[in-house]
Amino acid sequence: MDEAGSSAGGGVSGFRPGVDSLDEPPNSRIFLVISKYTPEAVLRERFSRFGDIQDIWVVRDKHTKESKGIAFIKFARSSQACRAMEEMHGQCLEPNNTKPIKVFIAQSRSSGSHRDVEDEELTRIFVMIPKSYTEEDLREKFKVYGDIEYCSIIKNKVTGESKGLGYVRYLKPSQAAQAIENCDRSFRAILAEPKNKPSESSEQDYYSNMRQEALGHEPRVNMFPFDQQSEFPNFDKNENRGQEAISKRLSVVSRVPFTEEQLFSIFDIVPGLEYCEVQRDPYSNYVYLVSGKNVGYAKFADRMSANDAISTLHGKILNGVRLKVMLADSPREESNKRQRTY
DNA sequence: CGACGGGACGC
DNA sequence: CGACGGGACGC
Repeated sequence: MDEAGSSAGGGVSGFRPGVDSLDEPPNSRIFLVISKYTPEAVLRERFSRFGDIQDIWVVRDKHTKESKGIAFIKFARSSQACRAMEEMHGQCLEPNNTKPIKVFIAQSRSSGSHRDVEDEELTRIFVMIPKSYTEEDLREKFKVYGDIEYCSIIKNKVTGESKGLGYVRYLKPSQAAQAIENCDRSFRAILAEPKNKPSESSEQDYYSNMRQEALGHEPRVNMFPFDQQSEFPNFDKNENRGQEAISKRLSVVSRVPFTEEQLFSIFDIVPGLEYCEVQRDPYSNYVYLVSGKNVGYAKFADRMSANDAISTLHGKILNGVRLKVMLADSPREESNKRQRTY
């Protein structure tokens, strides 16, 4: 990993080029939580298929040389690192080891932060476009790089005219990375800053507070809440600020009724599940009928886990029929279906 | 003379 | 819970 470091000259305040190049290009390094007994050779064997590995580093205790069960792998490209994360998070590396590994995009070394980088920060790109572009034009240009959740264009609020700037949200980090890597340079595509950006300097407190709110609240004992009919049909919109929020909720549709317990038992195998719920018929144990369908919801900690659940469970048989598992609250779901004629 | 560089979201 | 080595440096 030296080809990138030499030219940049290290403009950032007081950091040696060798250190900065660890994260060049941005988001090309992954952080892994693994078994203390997994050797580097196994990592190389399992991760080389995602791209050009520039460095593998198993972190060890300085004195005892024992692995601390964490590792970093540096890829040449961000899209390679993202694909490795998407494919390998939650997998087991060795047959005799039952603990699934964790894989995240590594925080840049100069950031000093150790919070997990979330999909929200990795799936939306910011582009410069001709003023004549509509959202549909933008979608057409960028759909070749992956599944688009939505497109938006910044417009003058009074005249409605485009300011020549747009956003594209993809379903997966690797898709946003591929768009940035491969789209025409005139788009000047970069990752978009999250909308409600923390002040970035004293971020430690901010994020730990957010995590408390997201995870805290005790283990969701209301896993099977039998008193929620009152809220029907307004499923709690907890964190859906319009279409800007990233969907972490899945909808599950079946021709045949299923219980919340059944829903939980099949979704529980996917790491990151926060809770399941069904829209319940107050007088039976089975789900409420909505437009002739039986509907449940499963909420995940992040989009990566939600995507895992889709690929693992969509089409799986429950009570003798195939389940349809898709993102819930996705405003694009309808038009997506229209465009793909099947 | 003659064409580069810029860039942030209605809570 | 789970976060940062090694190597060697041209002005």
